Amino acid sequence: MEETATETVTAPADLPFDVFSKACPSRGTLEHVTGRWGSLTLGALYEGGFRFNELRRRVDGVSEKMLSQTLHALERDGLVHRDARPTNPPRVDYSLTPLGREVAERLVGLIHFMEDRMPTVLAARESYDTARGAR
Amino acid sequence: MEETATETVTAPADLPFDVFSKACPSRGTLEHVTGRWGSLTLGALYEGGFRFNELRRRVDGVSEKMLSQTLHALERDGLVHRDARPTNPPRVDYSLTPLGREVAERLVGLIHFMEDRMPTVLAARESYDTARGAR
DNA sequence: CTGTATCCTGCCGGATACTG
DNA sequence: CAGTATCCGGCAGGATACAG
Repeated sequence: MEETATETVTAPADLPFDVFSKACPSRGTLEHVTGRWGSLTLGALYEGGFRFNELRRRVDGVSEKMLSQTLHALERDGLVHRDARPTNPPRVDYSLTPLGREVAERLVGLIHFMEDRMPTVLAARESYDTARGAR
Repeated sequence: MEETATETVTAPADLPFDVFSKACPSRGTLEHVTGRWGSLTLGALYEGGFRFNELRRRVDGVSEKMLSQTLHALERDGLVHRDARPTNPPRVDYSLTPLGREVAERLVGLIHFMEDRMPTVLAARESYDTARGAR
């Protein structure tokens, strides 16, 4: 059932996908992954499985609509697995696919790095603002 | 502009910055970095220094306005260095700061990974679409 | 609880014109 | 070349209601 990423080492020579070209489908996927809610959703799911409303609470500020949309896009791209149980009340669990986990791992690394360097960023901003705002 | 949140929000660990809280300034910076044009701009600059219009050509599809905006945001966050020479004709070079380089490195890793796995993603999409669209 | 459907507004972002 | 200023259309995305 879990027909997952089978370690396809396809096309290491020439790059058929170039995200810098606006016509390339990889750009769309990159935007799903790095988008405003996509990155946070993947980051949250890296911590474990979540139900819909748990995810909503974890990703502070996301609306039902956008969370639903985001999850669908990520599921379609094969990054998120959706497990719906036909119980009453309904229960749906979201988790990462193996591919999704690899992506999320990189994302989480970036997120932690940014969080860690925020003091530097904030200092840069202040410096920038005083230099610009003063004249 | 977003205001600095002095309010301490629930952090999972002892980290002062939690991107999952909507009030945290780290979320704004993450969005600059991972945003539609931010990620591609940092990715391009990872290859070396660029002038404004070189960058415009490299990042296919970006408008003058958005490139300008993106560069300003990244410069303000201390990720991009802007070197303007008062020559005639004017020449402005953009490059990464050390911090920007570290961020871009992770971003480029993610981008390459996504490009590499696009066949898997495309297959997942097709599978998803046939399952959903067929009924 | 887990979502879709609908409406509506703000702002993202493209086009154009202008400046130095 | 390297930008800013302005206009404005489209759509991202929030609020609400409702369905299963």
